[in-house]
Amino acid sequence: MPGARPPTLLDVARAAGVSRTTASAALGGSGRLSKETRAHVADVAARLGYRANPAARHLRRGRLGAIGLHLPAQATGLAYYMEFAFGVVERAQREGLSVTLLAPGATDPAQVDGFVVVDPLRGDPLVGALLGSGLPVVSGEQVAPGEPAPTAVVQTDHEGGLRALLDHVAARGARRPALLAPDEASAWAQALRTTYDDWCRERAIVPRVRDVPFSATPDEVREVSAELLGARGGRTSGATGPADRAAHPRSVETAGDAGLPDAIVCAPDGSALGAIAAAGEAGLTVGDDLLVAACVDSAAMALAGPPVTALDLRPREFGARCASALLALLAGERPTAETLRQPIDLVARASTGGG
Amino acid sequence: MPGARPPTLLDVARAAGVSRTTASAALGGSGRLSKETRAHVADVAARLGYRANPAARHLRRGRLGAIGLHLPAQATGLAYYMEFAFGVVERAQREGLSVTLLAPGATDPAQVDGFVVVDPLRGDPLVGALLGSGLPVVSGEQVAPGEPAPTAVVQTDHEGGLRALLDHVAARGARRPALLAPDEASAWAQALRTTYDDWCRERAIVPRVRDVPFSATPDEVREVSAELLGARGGRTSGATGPADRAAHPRSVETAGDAGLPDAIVCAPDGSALGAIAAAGEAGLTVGDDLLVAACVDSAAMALAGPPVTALDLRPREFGARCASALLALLAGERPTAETLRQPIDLVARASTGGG
DNA sequence: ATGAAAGCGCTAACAA
DNA sequence: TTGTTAGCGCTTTCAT
Repeated sequence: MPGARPPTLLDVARAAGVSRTTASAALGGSGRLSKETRAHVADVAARLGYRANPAARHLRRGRLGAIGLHLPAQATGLAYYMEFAFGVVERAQREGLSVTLLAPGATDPAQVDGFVVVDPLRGDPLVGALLGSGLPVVSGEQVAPGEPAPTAVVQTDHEGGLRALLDHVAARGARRPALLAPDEASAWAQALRTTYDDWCRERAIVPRVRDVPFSATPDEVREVSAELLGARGGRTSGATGPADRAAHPRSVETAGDAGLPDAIVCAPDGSALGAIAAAGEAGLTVGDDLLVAACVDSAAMALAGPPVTALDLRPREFGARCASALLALLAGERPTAETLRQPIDLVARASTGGG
Repeated sequence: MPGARPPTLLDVARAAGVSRTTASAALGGSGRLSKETRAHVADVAARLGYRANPAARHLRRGRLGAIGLHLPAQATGLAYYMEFAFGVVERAQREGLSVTLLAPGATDPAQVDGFVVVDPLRGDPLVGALLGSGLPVVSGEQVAPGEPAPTAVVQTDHEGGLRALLDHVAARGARRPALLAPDEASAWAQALRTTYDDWCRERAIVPRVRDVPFSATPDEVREVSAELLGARGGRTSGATGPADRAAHPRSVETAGDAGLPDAIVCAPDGSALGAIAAAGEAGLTVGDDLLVAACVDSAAMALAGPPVTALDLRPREFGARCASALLALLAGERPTAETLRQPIDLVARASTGGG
């Protein structure tokens, strides 16, 4: 019946033959009611299609009804953070909370009950401000050691993920994998670099790391990759004419140039495409002559030619878990000292010689 | 001063020496106050850092404080819809409204004040349900002719965009551009097909259209593209060995095969990458032998090898305009019969021979 | 174990 | 032009 006023708590109470107080307690779960009453009220509420009015509830509870979400400045267009944000939104709206996207430069005291911060950069002033606001803050990924500690932290197991990826390319024949990673002070980039260095040391392999901006342009990634592959990385745009091909014939088995990598692991979201372009220009066949893998999966990785082996970081689930942690804090639970962990999936594709 | 209770309207009223009503009217803009009073109250409010409590406002106004957003089922992972959703969220939160993502199958009467629906598919039952809810509905892109009309429609000029794209590849030498488009009954796909047919007819060109799913897998797009290019589109994964190359030497100028396209325009988000992969397998150099262009720009297009010429549909702005239209409706403005239009930008990249 | 009553912050009738 | 008053729907003392 469109147009009919949605049922209020009073409607439910009357229909159930109890008072508003009892109805509220029965539905809200405060534990001093008879089982019968509780079940009866719940039944009536369900039959009437009762949904608590979030505005009234927030007003009464003294809550703003929103949580603030702080994404890295470069987040726009990065599928990872979009998925993360959707995860936060979906989880929050189940509790009747909305999500406020914090403007990058805003020093404005946002109207929120708490914050979720993801991939905080060392020294980000806004992160410091949030931490000092007195409101609960959940950080997705660790904040830098020196900074004030967030109320709770949720972490992805990037070490395990990268090790799986490196083991994978090693199993496919790569003996000199290189890493393209940001040098920015995010816990993610740091974990990647540390893990890579450890992995190399354990195998007595010389580390080959190159800096790539967190949010790199195609040309930047391509040039760095080209340099890594021993070419000049000239100014020619992506078009690869036949003349450029087969300039560096080599296979994983027979690669003679001792220093040149036979695999490139690309950290920044989407950057593997730049490495593929560089490989093409160098006359290398990706998946055969050169393996390419990405630390962040996305639609672009699946669609690339060839499709790129990547780590599925499950950003949506990650966002949902960050939101859950904040919700628990808001519900009065004690801040959890332990940090959650969730698995990372390796998606093998043609770029590392897989199916 | 963290911990201090945020100022209420009463605080502002007292500080300004007026009543709550006057303060409310001064800030809310109802037009029966002296300029001086209004300015004075606004000044005091600003000095105190007053922000209206959205929960109280919504409760009083009888609003739920949320707008429902319905995205196509395949939206997850498609950057276009993510950007669109962010546009809606950003615009809505400026008005203190939150955005509720409507679950794909939900028949549940969501707790919202109105709806935004984007790219409604012909016969989508949920769209019909929303339209019949009595709440205002803004549709991004037209709904199918037979269905009940939404309260307002916001359209992107896909005809103009596609014409610009076709003219662009024609200017770069393409004489037989093909179109890869979904056959689904979205207004977008229909506009694309109609425009393409018209454009071809005007030039006495034989249309070359192929169906591709709205949300295609890499292999699907690659196979359809390969078939279009005269190859078999076999099962070999994306890896392109040197042996496959230069099988079909040809340039835009000298292409002899009367029927084979010299350009492929790809409609579905990301699908151009599949076309590029197929071109590589066919030994064609994208940007030279074969031009490739996309109807939906994204980070993947910019990062591809070569970067792909694409239409920047400005999804974020589009979402914001849809939200604005709904906000206007909720504010009591009359439904606008005219449909908004916004320009589309053509981003020329190497895949069509550009810089 | 249940009910009565107050009040969260705001806006819209109705007075003055 | 401005102030008084009531009440949106809910949760929470406090009393029974």
